[in-house]
Amino acid sequence: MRIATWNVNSVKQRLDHLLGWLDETKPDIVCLQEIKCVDDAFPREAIEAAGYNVAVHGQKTFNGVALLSRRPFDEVTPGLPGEPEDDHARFLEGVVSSADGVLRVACLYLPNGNPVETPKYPYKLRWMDRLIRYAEDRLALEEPLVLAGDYNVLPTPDDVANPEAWSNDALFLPQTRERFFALRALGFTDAVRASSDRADLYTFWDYQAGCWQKNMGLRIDHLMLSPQAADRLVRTGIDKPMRGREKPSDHVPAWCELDMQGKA
DNA sequence: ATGGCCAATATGATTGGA
Repeated sequence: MRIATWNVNSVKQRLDHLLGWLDETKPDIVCLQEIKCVDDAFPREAIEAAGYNVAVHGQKTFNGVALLSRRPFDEVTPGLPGEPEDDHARFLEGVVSSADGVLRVACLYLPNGNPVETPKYPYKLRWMDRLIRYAEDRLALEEPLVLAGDYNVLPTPDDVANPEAWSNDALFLPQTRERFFALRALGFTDAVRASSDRADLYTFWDYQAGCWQKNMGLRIDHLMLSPQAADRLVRTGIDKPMRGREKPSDHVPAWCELDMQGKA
């Protein structure tokens, strides 16, 4: 069972890349972020034709998330609880099941939070607090659960090429990282980091300033596994070559494989 | 030379991203 997350930076601009990547890597479940379209504008037919069920939580212009699954969804729930007036489309939970049991996946697009002196940073921190409460609630189910998406969080200095330049950034401030660590302390495993302690496992390279050419990247897209999911973790990967294609997203897919037939 | 991009919008400049 391969579960992938990818911030595509407009699903319409990236549809050819997405379809090619689905065909090449055959993920079972995909979490997409920044689809940047309303539900009706999502290229549902093309993705269904590739063999996927589609669930979309979109909005006009910005944000927007979607879940793709080879197996049908038992349930799909948009929105992160805890702040009813929050109208950003940043969270979508889906449940799929098979003879091997149930798997719950949350697709999330955590707010960037910059500039930090604006309301955007408190919004990010509140959103992280809500995510922690949601995760704590779901842990009680004792299910395999994957919280996958663009976290806009640099967990450690190993996750950025030049950490000193990011010390005052919303992605790397202590209050941001503390909340990521609080999520982990609940019992979640950072799947990619559990598989490797390499310092250049980047998932994002800015379009500007030749960041890709200089490999000045960030590791900000994460798959966090509940204990029941972590017990089944087989391997992880980052599809770095996607960043070198024509007209790429600034993020690349990150993924993990779970052995749902038994504990690894 | 210390900057360099990209996507969406009733667009031709502005906003958001990270």
